[in-house]
Amino acid sequence: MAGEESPTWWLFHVDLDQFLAAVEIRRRPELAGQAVVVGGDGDPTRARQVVATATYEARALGVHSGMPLRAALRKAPEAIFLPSDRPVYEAASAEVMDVLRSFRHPVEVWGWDEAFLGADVEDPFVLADEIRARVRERTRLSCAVGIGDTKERAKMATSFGKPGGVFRLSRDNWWEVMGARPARDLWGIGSRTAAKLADHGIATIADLGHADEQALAGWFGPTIGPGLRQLARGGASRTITTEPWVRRSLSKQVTYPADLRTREEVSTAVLALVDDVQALLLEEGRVATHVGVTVRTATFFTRTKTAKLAAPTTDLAALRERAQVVLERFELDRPVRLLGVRFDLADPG
DNA sequence: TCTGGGGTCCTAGGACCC
DNA sequence: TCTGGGGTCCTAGGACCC
Repeated sequence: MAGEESPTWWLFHVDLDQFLAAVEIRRRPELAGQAVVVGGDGDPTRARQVVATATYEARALGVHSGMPLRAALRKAPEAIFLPSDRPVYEAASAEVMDVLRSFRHPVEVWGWDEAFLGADVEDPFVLADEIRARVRERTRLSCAVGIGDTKERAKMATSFGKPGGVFRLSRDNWWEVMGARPARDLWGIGSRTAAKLADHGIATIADLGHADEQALAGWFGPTIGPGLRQLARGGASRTITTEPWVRRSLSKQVTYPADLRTREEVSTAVLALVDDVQALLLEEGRVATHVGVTVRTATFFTRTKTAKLAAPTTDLAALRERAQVVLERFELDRPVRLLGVRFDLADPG
């Protein structure tokens, strides 16, 4: 891994354009240029399903991810609706990551459709163009590349490059490009934090970057508070971690097409989830330490309760028993729309 | 337009022990 | 009589991201 101290050490954030939809179009080229919406089982007339990814053509009609499929259908009645096909996206993701690794620079995978790459190069735009070209050539998928002198800047630069382009954010243009933008535009600041900042008179990235550190620590805690200020100044991460990601938990949650109304139904469904997640546990060769159960009522009230296992285990009976015990602690006085089961995992090895 | 699924990390407070 | 403080473990809940 080349020198993080070097002034020519650049961070690259690679982000696939409309990833799920692009993978679908790749196997059905006749969909190119059309409004395509991927999500759920692909039936936009069924409730309780949302858009995972929409093509730019669909976005132009007002469709965006997270939107109920039914709403998307209303916005874009002519759109092609496709079911989400996880194994295919996972395979496509692996293809892309292999292409990125072929540059022989360290690569840090960040989910299905994103990765960071670090390289000591004189002209980062040359490498960014090579990345885009090679990804396109070998996978027929398009990506944007953000360049930064920190990972945070690289990540935030990508949005200016989308779709398909390159943008650089560094200490030289950070304030000029970002200073007047809302704090919400920072990677890691969501609507809740933005609202809380606004309550304290902090609206823009420049405001946050110049805010009082002690005050931030008081409002957000000793780690998050100063971390927010650092983020507003462009972050400080310059290390690419090539170690494979180690998962900390395995979970499955299901929103049922119709609410579950009896404790028996709920209990049966939770046990089914335990069985599914335990199968994943065995596949992954890991051991569970805690069992968590999530219940979301029809009113969208959502709670999770967890319990530690007597000893780390993969034993189905023990996992089922813990889940049942946790479930007992819920009132269950309202119809249930979603159930989830999560296992926290022991460190591997 | 009634609102998916799979993750990670941080904080706070209670229990318990010394 | 009541008073103290520190440290660790555990769980709930919040927030964020893709």
